[in-house]
Amino acid sequence: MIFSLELIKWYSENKRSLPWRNTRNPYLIWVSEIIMQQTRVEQGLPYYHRFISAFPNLKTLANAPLDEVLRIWQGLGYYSRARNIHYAANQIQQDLNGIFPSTYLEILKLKGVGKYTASAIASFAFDEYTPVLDGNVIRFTSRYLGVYGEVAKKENAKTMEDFLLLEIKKSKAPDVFNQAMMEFGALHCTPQNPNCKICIFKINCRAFADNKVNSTPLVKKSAKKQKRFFNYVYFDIENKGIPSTLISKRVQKDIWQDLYELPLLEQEKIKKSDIVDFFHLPKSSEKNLKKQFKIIHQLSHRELHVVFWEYHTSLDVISDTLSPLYEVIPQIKLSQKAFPVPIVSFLNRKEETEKILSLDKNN
DNA sequence: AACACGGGGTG
DNA sequence: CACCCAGTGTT
Repeated sequence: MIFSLELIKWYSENKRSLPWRNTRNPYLIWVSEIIMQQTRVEQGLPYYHRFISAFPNLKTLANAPLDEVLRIWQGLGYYSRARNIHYAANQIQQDLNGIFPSTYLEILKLKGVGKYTASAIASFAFDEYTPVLDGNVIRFTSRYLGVYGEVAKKENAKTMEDFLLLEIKKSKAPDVFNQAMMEFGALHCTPQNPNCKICIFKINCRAFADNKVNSTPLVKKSAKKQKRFFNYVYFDIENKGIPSTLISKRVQKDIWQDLYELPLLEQEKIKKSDIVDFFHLPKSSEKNLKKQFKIIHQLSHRELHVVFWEYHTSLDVISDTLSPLYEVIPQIKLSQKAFPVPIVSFLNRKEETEKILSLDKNN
């Protein structure tokens, strides 16, 4: 039995239809690969369409402001991907005359492109024999070969890479081979309870023979989630008849870098007076500050306790003591900025509430 | 080598 | 709740 022949036969009969599989355009393939990093296909697919609709080619992406790219990326997470792809588009425009690099080593130099993505683009767009080693392929290959040690270790990665390089060469079709490896891992050799009984590779699968499928690949347990405590204040500001509010940009090297947010006080135990003091609000205006609600927002590595407050005022009252960090913006223009998911949820919820209130008033 | 970085689906 | 997804960059 020839491994790659069996694999590609399975692939031709079971593959999903995905938009980036029917193109050789390196830009489109690149966009799809960046969006799909650590992201399930169902989650990333709508973002792929949004992205190429907004930025159909390298030039439109390179010329767009970063804020617009982040707007498209809003809600997808790992926002460094958006910053890096925007940066790399300008790399290509300026350093490479707008010509997309065509070899693995050149593609690897792009910001946000690591070994996996460089291999993927090189094979899909340029037929280079560069095997991909993503989560799906690692799972399938480590089981098939019986790689039971820590997958991140150089030695174990090399065992898998050597095997894959041999097989991709035999396949004579590096693009199809890579797609098929990932698809098999995603659809058949699944993380939990793969259906080994009907697997076309079970005869030669070491983990199956050793009854170690469910414990392979070895994963080290993640560190305990740290908690953070965010207090966001929605300023409801009367400003010459234009309902306005305050936002600021997260410039620190931290979660949600370069996204916008409401004025923030990061502190666990909190009283109204803490907020009034922190934002230099008139002491007498504590009655204008209302706690709205609290949500717990789960990230992979953090547990965010987010409390939303609302403070009613007019611009004259606060303008003198206001930090220049904050930007005054009409409330109706908030949708033009990219916000983290919890803030989007708050703004949507607020909008819904006001819709209902105005309906009540009219009836 | 370990950690930071998002958000959401699955069993 | 644990696990993990078409991973990469930084420390």
